[in-house]
Amino acid sequence: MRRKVTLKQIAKELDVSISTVSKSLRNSLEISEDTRQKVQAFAKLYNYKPNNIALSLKNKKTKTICIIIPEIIHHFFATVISGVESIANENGYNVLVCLSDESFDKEVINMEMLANGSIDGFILSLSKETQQKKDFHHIVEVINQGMPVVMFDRVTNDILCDKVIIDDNLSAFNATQYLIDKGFKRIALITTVDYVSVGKLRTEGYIKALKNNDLKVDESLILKIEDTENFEGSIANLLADDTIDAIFAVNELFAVTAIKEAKKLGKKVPEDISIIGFTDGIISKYSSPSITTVSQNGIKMGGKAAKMLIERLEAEEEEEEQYRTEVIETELVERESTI
Amino acid sequence: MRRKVTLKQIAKELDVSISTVSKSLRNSLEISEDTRQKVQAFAKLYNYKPNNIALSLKNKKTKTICIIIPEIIHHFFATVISGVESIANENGYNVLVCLSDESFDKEVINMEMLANGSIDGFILSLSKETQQKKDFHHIVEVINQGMPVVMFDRVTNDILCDKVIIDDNLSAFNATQYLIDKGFKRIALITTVDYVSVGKLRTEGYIKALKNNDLKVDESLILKIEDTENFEGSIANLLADDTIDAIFAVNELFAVTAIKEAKKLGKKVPEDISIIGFTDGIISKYSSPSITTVSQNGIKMGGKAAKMLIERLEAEEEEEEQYRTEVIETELVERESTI
DNA sequence: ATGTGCTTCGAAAACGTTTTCGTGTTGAAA
DNA sequence: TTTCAACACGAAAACGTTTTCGAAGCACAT
Repeated sequence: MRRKVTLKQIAKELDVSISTVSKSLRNSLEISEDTRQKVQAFAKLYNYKPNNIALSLKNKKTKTICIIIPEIIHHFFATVISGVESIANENGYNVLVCLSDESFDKEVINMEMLANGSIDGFILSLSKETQQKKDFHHIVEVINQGMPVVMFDRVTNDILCDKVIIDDNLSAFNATQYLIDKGFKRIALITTVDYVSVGKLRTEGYIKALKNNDLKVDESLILKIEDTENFEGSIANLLADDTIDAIFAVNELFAVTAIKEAKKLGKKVPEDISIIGFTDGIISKYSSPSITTVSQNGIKMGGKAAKMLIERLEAEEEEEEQYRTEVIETELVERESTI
Repeated sequence: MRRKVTLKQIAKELDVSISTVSKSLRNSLEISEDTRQKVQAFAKLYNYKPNNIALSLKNKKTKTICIIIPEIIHHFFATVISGVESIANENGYNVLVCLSDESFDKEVINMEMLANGSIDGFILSLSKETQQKKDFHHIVEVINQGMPVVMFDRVTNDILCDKVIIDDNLSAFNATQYLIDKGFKRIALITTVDYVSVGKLRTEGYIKALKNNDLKVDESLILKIEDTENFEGSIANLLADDTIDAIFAVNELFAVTAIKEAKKLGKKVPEDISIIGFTDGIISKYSSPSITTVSQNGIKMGGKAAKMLIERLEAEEEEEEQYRTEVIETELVERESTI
């Protein structure tokens, strides 16, 4: 076993000073051709690599960014990580992944643990619990320390920072409009409870589309699902209403469950009922029928977030405090679950 | 904006030495009750937190482990990360996630970048390209430097280190036996090319089961899919053989595609043909019919890997070089795709 | 007055870098 | 011979900790 070699050891071995070794390796002109070559050869032989931690301490930069997400199992978040990773790597950054498990406490602990020099900046999507509590002190604190934060997807207006989002409202509006254009009149909505920011926005988009087309907003067609709930039953109940001819679901899971329950009730998708989902994940693609859905490009979103964070990190010392909010385009992917 | 406060600043402010501040905060008995309280109060007021990088440099420990996986989009790998994260957090470790994108070069770069003090140890699953090249010098080098490595799922016998795997051979054997027990005689196999270690093992398990039951191994029933290939057509071709009454697929994607192609050919699943997959991911659960599958518990796998790594990290300086290989139990989850 | 022991604190080293500044040596110009 | 660059290198500080060791101050016993 060969332990990592340091500048000091090389210096000792070659009987020169540490400074000389360091300068030689960095091709400083101060050092004679001779010693430079000697040092470089020796360093190469012993596979010298500078210690990153020492560099971080000296430079006060770790070249590491942290992304905090509620759940990694969700395909969407996995794609976001993928996007972040790719852009981060291109720019020489590493990515630390932390999971909040939708818990406020874990989010706080993670941020506090890492805000002490371990990383250069955060990319984060709020946990459900944090959104519910509306307590953002941990984030504000980090920002006040001068550490840049970029929020994505689940964001809040209560915090001033860079953000990357999709236009949930507009996307939901478009999806609903798509159904209306197909001639459907009794369009149901399966959504989350209102404290989930994106759920609320999508609900509003749905309502807006109905109103825009002079369709009545029938509360009995709107199903708001609590997170802890076992929702198959609720969806089955909703579907008992035979007048429903289309459904807009605010996520994949609701959409695919709606299909399953519809089948159980003997309804054919899309012949008897059309369904549109949200988030173009694996489920939508491989379910049968495959699901027409609003695609939010997680890779693009993560990439954008990473780029914004890195730009801020490398800007010449907090010049402008102009925070931006980038909106990533969504797209309606037509598949088999709609006529 | 309040920058982070350091020991030095506190010392200056209170007109004591840095040592005194440090000791006070660590409740050293050397310090009088008086000064201790004074320092602690001041530190609390200014929200002092020790700088992690400085600590890492001093302790030669970063309390960070790195997991390198081929793809984060794969549900299985996401669950493994989740398992790693949970155990790591419990033990005060952070998790750096690196993606190799199935590329040998990225795997090498990632390892070399981080082996210089940035992390304490690696958890990794080989990229396809690495498996194909059989070039493991980067891993051997890291191990020789004294940095512990735990491999999982895609492992190799060419490297001596701790490993966490499932018994791919046995699991495939059991899945095939399950089909045989149901009375199927013409069981097809959809697998990967042989250099993917787990694919090869699963293929062997399938063959073993057939032989064990005196069934002929018909090469025309074995479809080996190259990674780059657009495989829908190949699977459709295979399914043209009407004598096939069951299929064992070595992953979810192959299984769900088989179902789709079977449907296209007018075959009903499971009435006309039974299908078993591998890996209990989202697809298997939400496809219709849902897919009977061999479940490999990624969370357990990741947790075990993390535990092994941390144990080695915290063992009193490389005492025993006894490397272990842990086998995680698999389970056959019966769903709708088999009779 | 001297020695002993305890309390309380500070100086300094150490972790591994980079960089600024100083200094000794050389050779050539004056 | 003196002077002055140019060259080649080393010492030391800095990043923020922890920890070892030494020492000052004091009370008390001899």
